[in-house]
Amino acid sequence: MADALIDSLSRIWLFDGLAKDDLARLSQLAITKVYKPREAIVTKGDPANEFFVLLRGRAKVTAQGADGADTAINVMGPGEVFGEIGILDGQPRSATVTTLEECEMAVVDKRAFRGLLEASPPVAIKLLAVLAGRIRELTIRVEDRAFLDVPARLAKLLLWLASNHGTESGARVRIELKLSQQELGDFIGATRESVNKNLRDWSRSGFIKHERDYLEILDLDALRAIAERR
Amino acid sequence: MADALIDSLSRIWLFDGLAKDDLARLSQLAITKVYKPREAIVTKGDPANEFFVLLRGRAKVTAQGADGADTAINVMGPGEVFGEIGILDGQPRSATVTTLEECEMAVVDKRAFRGLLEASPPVAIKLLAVLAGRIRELTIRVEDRAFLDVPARLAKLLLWLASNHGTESGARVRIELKLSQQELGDFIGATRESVNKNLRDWSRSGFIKHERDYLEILDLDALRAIAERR
DNA sequence: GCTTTCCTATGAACTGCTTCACAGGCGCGA
DNA sequence: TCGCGCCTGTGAAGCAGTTCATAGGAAAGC
Repeated sequence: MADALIDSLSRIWLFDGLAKDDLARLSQLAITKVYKPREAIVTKGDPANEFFVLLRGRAKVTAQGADGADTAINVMGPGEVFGEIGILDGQPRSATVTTLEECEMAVVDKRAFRGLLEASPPVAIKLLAVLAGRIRELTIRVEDRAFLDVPARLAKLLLWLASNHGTESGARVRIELKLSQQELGDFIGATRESVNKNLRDWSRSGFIKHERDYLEILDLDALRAIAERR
Repeated sequence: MADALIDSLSRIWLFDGLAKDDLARLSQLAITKVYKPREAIVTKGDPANEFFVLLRGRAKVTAQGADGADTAINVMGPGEVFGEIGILDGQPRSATVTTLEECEMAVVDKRAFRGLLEASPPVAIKLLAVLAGRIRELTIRVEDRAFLDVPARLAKLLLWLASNHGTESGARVRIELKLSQQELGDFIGATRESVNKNLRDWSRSGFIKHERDYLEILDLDALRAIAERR
């Protein structure tokens, strides 16, 4: 149903200023696809031929090193876009994107996307702002790796996950995380064991409550204090 | 002399496709400024009102943490541009830029720059590619912090400096570095002492030769091996 | 149902890097 | 030309976090 797609796309901030006609044209060039949980959408090193709009579900961005170890870069939710880097500079994909749960995407062909950018300065300018935001986040990430110790980085990650992908229920924030402790470690550059140790400590202190498939933050301020420290 | 500025700007890749007229208009909106060595051009946190084109000299990009410690992000040379992030997303400057030597810059006002982006899709698209490149570099930097130990990161930094800011003289590459060991450490997230120790070791092994104000790489392959390791 | 595999859990041993402490040299301003 | 600040140089000690080893439980495949 193309109309549903137009509707979805119109709600994406990137396409906000777009005229009805342009939107219709774009939606004809895009196809929607549903991906299973834990499915790789794009893989680092592959040629970059599509641009993606995440319509439903969550996905993580990672970049694996030589020996198979991962660094995680981001967790994206509905409304976010990805795949633009490789298209913009013509290089292979700079990172791998994997679904965390079932996801629905709008997939736009490389040429259609470039055409859109050329035809619509507002979209190009908005995309510039999106990239600027990515650069800011990455810069902070580099800083954090330098300045913060593992507990601080982990606390910061949990707070970020809470505010971006968590659901508030009273004073507590619940993170329905589909991320293993290993994956949390990948985000902050720490081992599985270190993550485990800190989560355990914080559980004992009553700051958080974590079960196999979710994590609740009971004391936001305590975590904030840890994240700020040093 | 406006003509000289037009000439300079036309050689900047970002403005490559620009028509003669547009270039002339841009050069009227820009002013050139000369900065002394070690002068701060923009400071993290300040409002972002200008966009810069580095015409001559080298400058470093840093982001200082709470306690005054620095993380270094990049060293830029002639032809590179900066200051776009804050202008694109309207946020304060995301990093500090400091000259390493005397620098000449073309300074473009925020509004003029935004006007240029709106009027000229090719420039916007090229700027997108520039930002894509920045994202790639930052991603790699985050990875390196996670996977590589200090010697590997330092070796990689030296190789990067050599290829981007070094001068070949026979088999050796000379880096006329205006960077202290402390600043090298800031780049790779290591202490001054660690940098010193590794440089000393490599000097003894004959991989490099370093004096107060320059550094020569004698054995590129040896450094490459160290950078690749782990 | 049973087995394999992945994830969590936990502690002991190890270590790369930092922190600390101290020295000496170069350059620049008074 | 003297002194002070900034940079390099070097070793000892401490520690945060990794590596290694080992176990148990949950989920998933056969």
